[in-house]
Amino acid sequence: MDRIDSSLIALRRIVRATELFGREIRQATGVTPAQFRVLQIIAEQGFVTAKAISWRMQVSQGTVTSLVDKLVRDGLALREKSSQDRRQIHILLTDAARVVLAEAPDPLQQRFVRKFAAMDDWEQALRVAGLERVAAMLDAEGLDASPVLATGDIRPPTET
Amino acid sequence: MDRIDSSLIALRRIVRATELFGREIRQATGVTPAQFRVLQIIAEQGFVTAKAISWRMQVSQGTVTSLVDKLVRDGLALREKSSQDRRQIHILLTDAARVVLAEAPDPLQQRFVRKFAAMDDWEQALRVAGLERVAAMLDAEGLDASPVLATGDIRPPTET
DNA sequence: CCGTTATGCTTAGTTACTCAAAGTAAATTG
DNA sequence: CAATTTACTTTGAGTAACTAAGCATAACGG
Repeated sequence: MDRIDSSLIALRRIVRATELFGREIRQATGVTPAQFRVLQIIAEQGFVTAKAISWRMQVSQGTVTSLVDKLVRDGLALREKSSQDRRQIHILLTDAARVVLAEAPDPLQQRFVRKFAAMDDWEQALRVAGLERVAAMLDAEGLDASPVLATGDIRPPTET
Repeated sequence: MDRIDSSLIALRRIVRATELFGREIRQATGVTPAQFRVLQIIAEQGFVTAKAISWRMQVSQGTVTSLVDKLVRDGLALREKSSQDRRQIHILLTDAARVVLAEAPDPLQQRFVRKFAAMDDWEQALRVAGLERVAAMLDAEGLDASPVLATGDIRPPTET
């Protein structure tokens, strides 16, 4: 087993962990990972438009509509027409959603943060540099990710 | 922006890269990532049973059946009854599938391997150690991943 | 040898995520 | 005001995954 294999395996484990995390979320909260992402995005901003969600998640508007439909059906989100621009619909959280978010303390991310915080200063610096190097090796550049370790959530290159 | 944020973002980029890779596969080969994984697994062993695939992919047998259905429909795989155990069905690749595999040279993994190979010896060692450390921080232990950097493909703990 | 149990796979039904295209309503612009 | 753009929803369709139920074959125990 050479180093290339070892590093590929480690990468697989990292990716796999995020997938398993999706299942944890579902079990713990009854909400699917995609829906959970939507809740996180709404929570970040208080209220958002469907457009903003679709942009953040890099997903079509139709998809967002159906995700939000389910959240509304389950009493986790509300739609409210904007009074400024009546084409827009503000999506906001219910108290139930806040409970869901509070009770699903992002186990994967917290696990990581906890262990990271426990590291010595020099090791933290080393890990950050290492991860950034690897990310640069893999990714297609230009990604501006937010510090949320949840499947799929990513911020596209800022333009507009 | 502190180190925790930086490292979470780097992790997100790593995970995101594997997701985007799935889309690349689809575009380049006309085969979905899940189907592609199945092809890879068959290719590794020459022929496999549905059970083996479901075990490797950590997915139910029903799911494997439907994935294989699609591969057969598209002329990429064949089913053949085992003569030893006639309950078993061996799944094998067609020549068309070999073309697909050959023409989809696993861009993400290759990209990584190329850059990894270009590193100095000391950096390779450093990266492996770093990735393994991070993987250990994230994952729920006991995973025995194979060195294939494709979404979802993982080998469960060897027992049997 | 025969019935029971276990195994391997398929079928059917459900839920979810995703997209593209078409539709509706509201704002903006010329 | 008409035309265009923007914001969102609807519709129709594909993929993926699960569970439960069914069928055929194998293996075992008397």
